[in-house]
Amino acid sequence: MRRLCLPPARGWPRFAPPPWAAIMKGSTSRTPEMKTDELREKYLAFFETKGCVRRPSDVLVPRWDPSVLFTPAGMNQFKDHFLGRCKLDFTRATTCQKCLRTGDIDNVGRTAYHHTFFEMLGNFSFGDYFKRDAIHWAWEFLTGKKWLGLDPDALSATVYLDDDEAADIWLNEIKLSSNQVTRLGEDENFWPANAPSQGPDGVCGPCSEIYFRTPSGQVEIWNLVFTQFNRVGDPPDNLKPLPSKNIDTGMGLERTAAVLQGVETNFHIDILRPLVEAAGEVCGVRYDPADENGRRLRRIADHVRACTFAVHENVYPGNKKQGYVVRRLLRRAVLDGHQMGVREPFLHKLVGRVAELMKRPYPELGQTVTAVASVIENEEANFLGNLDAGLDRIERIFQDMQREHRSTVSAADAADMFQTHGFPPELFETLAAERNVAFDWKGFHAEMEQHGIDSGGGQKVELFRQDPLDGLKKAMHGSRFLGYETLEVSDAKVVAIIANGQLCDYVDEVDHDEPIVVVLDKTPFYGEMGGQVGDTGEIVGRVGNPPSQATLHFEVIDSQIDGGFTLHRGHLREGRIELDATVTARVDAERRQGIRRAHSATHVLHYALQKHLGKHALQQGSKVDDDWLRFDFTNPSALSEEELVQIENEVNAKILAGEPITCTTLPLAEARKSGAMMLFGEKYPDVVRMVSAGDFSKELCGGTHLTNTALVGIMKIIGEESVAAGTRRITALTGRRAMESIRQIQTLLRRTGAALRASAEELPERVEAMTKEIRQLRKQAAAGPKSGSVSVEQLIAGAAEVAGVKVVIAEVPGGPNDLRQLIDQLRRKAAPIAVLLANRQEEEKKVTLIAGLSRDLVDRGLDAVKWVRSVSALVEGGGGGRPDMAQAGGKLPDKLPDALAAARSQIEKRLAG
RNA sequence: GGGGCCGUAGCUCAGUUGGGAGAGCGCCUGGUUUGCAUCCAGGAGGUUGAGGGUUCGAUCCCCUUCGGCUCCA
Repeated sequence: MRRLCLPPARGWPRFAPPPWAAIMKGSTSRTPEMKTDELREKYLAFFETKGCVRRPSDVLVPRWDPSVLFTPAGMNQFKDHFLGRCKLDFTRATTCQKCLRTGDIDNVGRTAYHHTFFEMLGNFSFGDYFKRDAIHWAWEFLTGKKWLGLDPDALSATVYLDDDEAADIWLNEIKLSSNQVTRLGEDENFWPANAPSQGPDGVCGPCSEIYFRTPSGQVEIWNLVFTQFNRVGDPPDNLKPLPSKNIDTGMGLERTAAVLQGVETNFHIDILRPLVEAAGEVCGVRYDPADENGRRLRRIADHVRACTFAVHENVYPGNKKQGYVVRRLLRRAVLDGHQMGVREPFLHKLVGRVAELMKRPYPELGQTVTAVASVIENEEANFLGNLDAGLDRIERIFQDMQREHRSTVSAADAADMFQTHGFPPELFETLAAERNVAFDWKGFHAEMEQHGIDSGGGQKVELFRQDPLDGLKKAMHGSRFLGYETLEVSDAKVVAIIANGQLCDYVDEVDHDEPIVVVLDKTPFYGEMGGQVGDTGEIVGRVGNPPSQATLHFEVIDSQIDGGFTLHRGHLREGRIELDATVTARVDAERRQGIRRAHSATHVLHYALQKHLGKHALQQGSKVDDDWLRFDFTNPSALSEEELVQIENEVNAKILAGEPITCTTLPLAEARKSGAMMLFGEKYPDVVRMVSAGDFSKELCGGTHLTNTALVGIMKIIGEESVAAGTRRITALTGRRAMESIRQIQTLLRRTGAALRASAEELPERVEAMTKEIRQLRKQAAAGPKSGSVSVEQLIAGAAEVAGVKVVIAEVPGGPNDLRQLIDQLRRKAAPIAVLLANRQEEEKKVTLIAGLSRDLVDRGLDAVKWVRSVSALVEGGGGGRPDMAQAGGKLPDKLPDALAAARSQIEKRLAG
């Protein structure tokens, strides 16, 4: 994404005046107006009849997957299935997946079919049905009267050059005519593109695309990917057939809806056109598809959908990763509004509309509209403020240009304004045009290119990285977690050991620096999940299998979850640990209990926040540690002192009430019905664990909890702060750490009181009084002439006179400020005059010299800087200042008399000459 | 993960060969006017984000650190 900004106005492709509705009507008996919601449902229902399991859309932000920022395609959630990395509960699936891609961002709004946010319908086979069924079913769905009923003559297919199998199916089974089938090269019809010749190694395969003909051209609506090869090395003969072949397909929901509804662009389908027009309303512009503003409004519609979904999943505009993508989309849309004359935040007004248009497949959007809109409004205001601040700077640039008679905004200025101050080049160009000044786009893009190089590439994440646990994941569903019931398991078996990222049969190096990982078949250790930190503890036993006399001791410093397995990270302290050994796994019980206190308290806190702040105060994230918790939640502003007290009191009241806490597992639907708190942007399994406290709190949670709120002991809030626009963070302590904290504060107060000789209650007044006193003393010290100082009159009286100019050279007490003030007074009262005052601080071994000349002497060419410098060398110092007043310092107080004598002879010589 | 910029009075910000910490708004006092940003005079308010270094001397130069902004990945 190097080219963020294009030169303006590439023409919007002309819409063909009458769309192809005519074709549709002539060829099918069904009504051409199929709603998008209906299409989505029909597709999923159709593939269910083919034995596919209907799965919900994965989240838009797959935090478990480091290789992508956003879900780019339907297959993303099935990566592990495709790679055979997990045990399969089903081998056929179908989904409607919400996706976000920024690769084509520059085309959004300009073309009929490009989006950043879109939905993709897909059907998938994991070693089950293959090419023949995939093609036949696609055809059946597209042309079947019961389904879409599209005209077969308007459809065509492409296949990969060498894929005779697919070509054969299309020509001889589907009976397409030969001019309906095109063979294309690996750049078009292979996944990943160009994989055979250029890599990467790994699973790949040919694809086949289905096109629909419209009066204005062809539109690709379906892509069938046949992953049937494993690429090994460079050609030739580098494509090895896979034993288990997969199907990965995608049908663009919006494109197909456009075809069915007979509209010339995706932006005119039933779930998008109203949004485009609503954008026009909030911007005060009437939507005309053919003009420049039409392009802007379509882009706004696209971007606000993307932002709404992303923020809904708790991705906030920011300067890193996903947050940055959201910011860029949002700012681009706001800039479009700005260029149409809108000067106030407007994007946030469209969030409700997005939720409404998407409520059928994504009803949950409706529940966060207020919070999402407020986050977006905040960022809009931020950006508009940015533009304002930039205008001053731009003004200065224009002034410089005028002075230097330049008539083109330099690429360096444009790039600096954008890179450093976030000022969009499009707007810069507009302002330049208003002054009849050109803008160097070519140079700007070159600067951006250079910036990309300077910033250095981020580390590349392998799409399918090697995982030492692959083999294990195929063989087992995961380790059994017993930590809800017990803290010690005495018959666990070691099933994997990983050191330096490699599987090992054994490790016997004691006290190694790098922690190693041990995996057990069952464990009481809780792996970090849902904000709760991993358990620590130990794994002990006898070395060997069968066991010998030697003992083994493995210290667990952290536990993590990976694909259902608990990874015990830590150090071997004694003996030797090896595969298949039977060991005892023991959790640090005291720490675990602290974690349970903090976790249960977190649920109570969540309840208290909702009760006192409102239903909008929803959890955004949390971290639960040993008697320590951090809780992020949505709230527009900082909490007041009173609110914090209320909330803390509420939590402690529930603790004192001793409400029972219970954990039950039940189907997701049932939990939802019982009103359990669910987090957006989280994907829950079909069977969930519900944690209830009293009758006031029900949350879906996999964490470890107390059996009664009373066991929390006490909860103390120790911090409240902002983490992002619209999100606050509370930090609190429970149990023994809360007690420790209170004691610490008491001790601190007592010691402070003792030091100030005041009781704790008197401290604030005492400190205030002392601060005031200090200020007064400081002022006195700085201002008032000290005792023993000399008066201006005395100095004038003692002045020598050379050629009508008074010369005062003296050592006087006081600091540099006092000397300067004296010089000022002397110059006012006795011009023409040359003054050099000095002062020494014996104990610091320092000398200060300040020279001053009255105005007329400076006009005659005398220079205080030269004067003071000519003598400062004698005291080993430098000096400088302005011609009428200069200052120097030195390190040899003893030499001061010499310096003063030199100063006198210098000035006298100069005045006489 | 990396590049660039910023941090000075309650707020918005000036401040270059390194040498007296400033303006506007706001606040306080007095006067003028007493129709909604009236005018005039006076005044309070600062560890120049923190720490270290170079220097006789650092808001300014260098290093470290914290916080904010921004772009790239």
